[in-house]
Amino acid sequence: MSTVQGARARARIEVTAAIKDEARKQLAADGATKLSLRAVARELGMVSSALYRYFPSRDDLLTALIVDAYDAVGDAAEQALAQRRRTTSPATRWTAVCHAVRAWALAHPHEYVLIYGTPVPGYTATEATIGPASRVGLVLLSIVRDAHQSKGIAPPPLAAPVRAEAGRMATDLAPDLPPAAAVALVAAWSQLFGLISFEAFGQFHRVVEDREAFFTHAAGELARAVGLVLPA
Amino acid sequence: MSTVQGARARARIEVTAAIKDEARKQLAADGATKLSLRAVARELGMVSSALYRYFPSRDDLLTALIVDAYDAVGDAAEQALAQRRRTTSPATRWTAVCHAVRAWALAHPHEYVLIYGTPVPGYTATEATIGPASRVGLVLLSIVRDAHQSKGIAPPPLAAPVRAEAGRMATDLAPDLPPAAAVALVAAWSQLFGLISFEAFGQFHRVVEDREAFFTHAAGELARAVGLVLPA
DNA sequence: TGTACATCAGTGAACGCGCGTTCACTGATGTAC
DNA sequence: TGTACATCAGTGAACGCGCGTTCACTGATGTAC
Repeated sequence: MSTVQGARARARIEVTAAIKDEARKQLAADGATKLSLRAVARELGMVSSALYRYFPSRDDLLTALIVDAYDAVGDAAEQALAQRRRTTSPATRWTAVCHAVRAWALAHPHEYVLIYGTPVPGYTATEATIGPASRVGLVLLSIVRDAHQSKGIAPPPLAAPVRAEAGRMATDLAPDLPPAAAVALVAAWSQLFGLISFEAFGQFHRVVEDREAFFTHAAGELARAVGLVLPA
Repeated sequence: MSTVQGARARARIEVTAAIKDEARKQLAADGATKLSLRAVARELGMVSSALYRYFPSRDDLLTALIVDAYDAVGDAAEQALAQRRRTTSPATRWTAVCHAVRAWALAHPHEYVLIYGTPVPGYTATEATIGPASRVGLVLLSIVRDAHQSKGIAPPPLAAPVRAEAGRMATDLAPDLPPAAAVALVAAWSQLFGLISFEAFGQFHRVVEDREAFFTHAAGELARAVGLVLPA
């Protein structure tokens, strides 16, 4: 085992990537439920049993695709923030991250479906997906946290019935934030994906046409909803 | 053909219902992509070819299930509103409808997935689904419209870049409403399903525990976002 | 540097399985006279 | 009311197909001495 890989190691990396790429193509055509090892192998000019050298089962291939997708959208969100860190207002950074997530989703609709659509029936998520799955949420959280520590935030106040749960959520997710911010953040996080999913799944057909403008507005309102826009 | 149906007509209605019921059970187990005519027939003690007396193909059965699901959630929303029409504030009615949609989704998770999850690959929606699909949105719209005509509404103002699209949306969807209300309504509509889908698809696992309280709060904030809560 | 052995990618056949749809048929229900 | 015919639900066999996974195998790449 050296730093310079032998032909075997290099080939393994390339073939693994080729299998995942072909599998991603097939997601586009038929969806995750119909992803077929035999079809992937066929397209790659291999015999189906050869794939078992790379993935011990169909579910393991699916898991790899899911982890890759979560990582890709997490990367997109993190890069969008990194490019704007500290040079703009929190609301601007928030909107930029929302746009980055949306852009990734629209550019990779079938991978988006894989992670934010219907859970694949019969497939049960493994622990490997938990970390990658939380990255977008953590990016949004970090924006709110930064804003809280610098200029402050103004989330809408909580009515009595939600205060207990809000306290619990804040303790678990972000002990440094006020409970109202934790609740607003989780709500905004899910609502962001509501906006993106409706666009990606076609529910905005004949309803919204200039989706860019609509989304920009909606993302800005989400920034208000989490308290990133301070009252004048 | 009389109003009192013969044995044949009654049997047809019953068997059609039995097929759909069994198909719904199988959705729960395996998801829409794996819904199998043969398995449905087997479970019903019929031979698979007999189903073709009732549905000309698998896709037609799927369409029937989709239409039924849209109608069921539409009914739930309409009933929730009818029970509270004119006796409560617009914001209360809004929250009641949101709760009704959520309750239906949690009670029928697999039918919910069928209509608000990933589109079924290879299946293309027919026109039969368009009407039923819009019912929940129309219920929400009617609440905003009523509020607008009585006490008035206060949607958040629009920034310049979204005004053109907002005007177009209002013209298409609700010419009697201000553009800001149309935009806010469509956003809230998609965000409502973001909240429900994250809960139904398990994304709130280990994040939100008292989901009832959380949802009540979030739905109330959506009512604010569409302008149903007037400034004091 | 050269040889002997171990590792591993990929082959090809086979296993047992399920699927949607078609078709000629049987027999019961409904209808017209 | 009774009979002759038409309608239609359901049968059973068959079509052609694709799937995941296992297994004994060949031959090339890598490693230890």
